Amino acid sequence: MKPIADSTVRRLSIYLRFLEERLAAGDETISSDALARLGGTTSAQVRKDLSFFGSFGTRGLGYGIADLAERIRAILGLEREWRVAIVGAGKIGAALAGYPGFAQRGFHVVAAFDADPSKVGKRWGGLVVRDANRLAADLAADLPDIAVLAVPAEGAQALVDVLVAAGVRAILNFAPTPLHVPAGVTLKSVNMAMELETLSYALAHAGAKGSGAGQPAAKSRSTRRA
Amino acid sequence: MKPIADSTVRRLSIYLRFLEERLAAGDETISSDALARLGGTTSAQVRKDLSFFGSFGTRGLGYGIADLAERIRAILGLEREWRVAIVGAGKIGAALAGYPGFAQRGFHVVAAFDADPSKVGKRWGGLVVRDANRLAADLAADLPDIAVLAVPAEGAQALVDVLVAAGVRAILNFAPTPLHVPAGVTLKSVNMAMELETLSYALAHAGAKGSGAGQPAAKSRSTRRA
DNA sequence: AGGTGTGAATTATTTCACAGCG
DNA sequence: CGCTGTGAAATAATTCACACCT
Repeated sequence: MKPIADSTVRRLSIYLRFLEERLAAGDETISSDALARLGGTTSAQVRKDLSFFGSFGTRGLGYGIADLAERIRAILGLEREWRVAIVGAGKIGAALAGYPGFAQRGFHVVAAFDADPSKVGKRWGGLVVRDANRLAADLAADLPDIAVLAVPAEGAQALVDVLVAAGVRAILNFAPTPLHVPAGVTLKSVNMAMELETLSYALAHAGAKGSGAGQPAAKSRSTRRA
Repeated sequence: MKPIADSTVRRLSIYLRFLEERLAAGDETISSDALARLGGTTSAQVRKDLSFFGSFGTRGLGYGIADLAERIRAILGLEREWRVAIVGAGKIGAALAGYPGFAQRGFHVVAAFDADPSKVGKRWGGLVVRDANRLAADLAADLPDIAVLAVPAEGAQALVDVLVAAGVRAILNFAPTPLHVPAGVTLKSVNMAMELETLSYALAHAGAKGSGAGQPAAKSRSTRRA
């Protein structure tokens, strides 16, 4: 596999969600058009996305839902469980640890760390918050596949460096700062303040937008994702 | 202003964060190259992004930090306060309500709602969680600029419809489902499970080209959103 | 020299449109 | 027929490269 766009992978994730939904509803097959409508894209986009990985449909019929879901799960690497460590046991870390969407998809939270002594030792469901000072040692003993970083911006890069040195290959970052990782490590960042700022931008520029030019409705304002 | 890409707006948000940091550090000016390095892009990208809105720099010198920050704040609509209502008082809603990054940028949480009677009436810092059944009425009495939706996927679209009918023009969605809004309403979705799935994809395909690059955040591996 | 602003070139992503198969 | 799979065309986003200012 060589050059799959990030946007394509994100859409596969959306398709999978809908396939599971339709499967639960008892449907057997689905067309690219139906899938597109559910996911907020176009049928051509759906077919193109899938075509990067193979031919999973039947002409004239559509896609077998169970089969396609299985294929996408394989593509996304969701057939196995991934072990996740959460670094930062504040509110965001706690919310993530309890997020049902993670467990549903096979992401298993196996450890939590925090530098704040008042948080260390607290129980979180089945696990105990550990001291972030021990991060390197604990990771060495038991390396997770993925680390979720939910700490303030200030110490974030230093923690990333520790994670990377320990051998973590994938990091999901919630700290509001750009971070740097070496090649071979995948970093994905989510910044909620930035999302709000794009809304602020849209609100501030409302009205200047599509009035005059009669914008194509499909394109207009809504950003769908999932 | 017509056709500014979403990616450009997101980067402005990043630049702003660094400008404020450098300003606090006492710097007066900064070059597109330095800003790019901090933000994980290229200098050409920085200049291009800014050029959509005007010429803010001085040739041979760079950008005045205070001035550029002010310009970007104006572009993003951050000169005023935005009133935010949080719908869904679960862990994610609570984490968002307390997120310092929101208040820092002028996003003021003015109300919280939940349908669960056991949550209604709880105090959250200064505010009290209200009954989601009264959402329409309460919004009619006091309309926020932005709604943050932190509820399960199931009821999400119905709530969006209520929000839109009440006149909310911008929604930040954390429910793991695509939502539809009419033209004129801006919807932005964040899906944390999906972010983890792109990491899963990267891990599953590690070794093949495209797993590691890390540094030019905008490009190869790391996606900055924050 | 040093660094911005920007058209032109390049690269990435989406959409079209249609051949081909069940 | 209906609907997939996919090259080719169209758009969008990024990078180049250089004229031009200080």
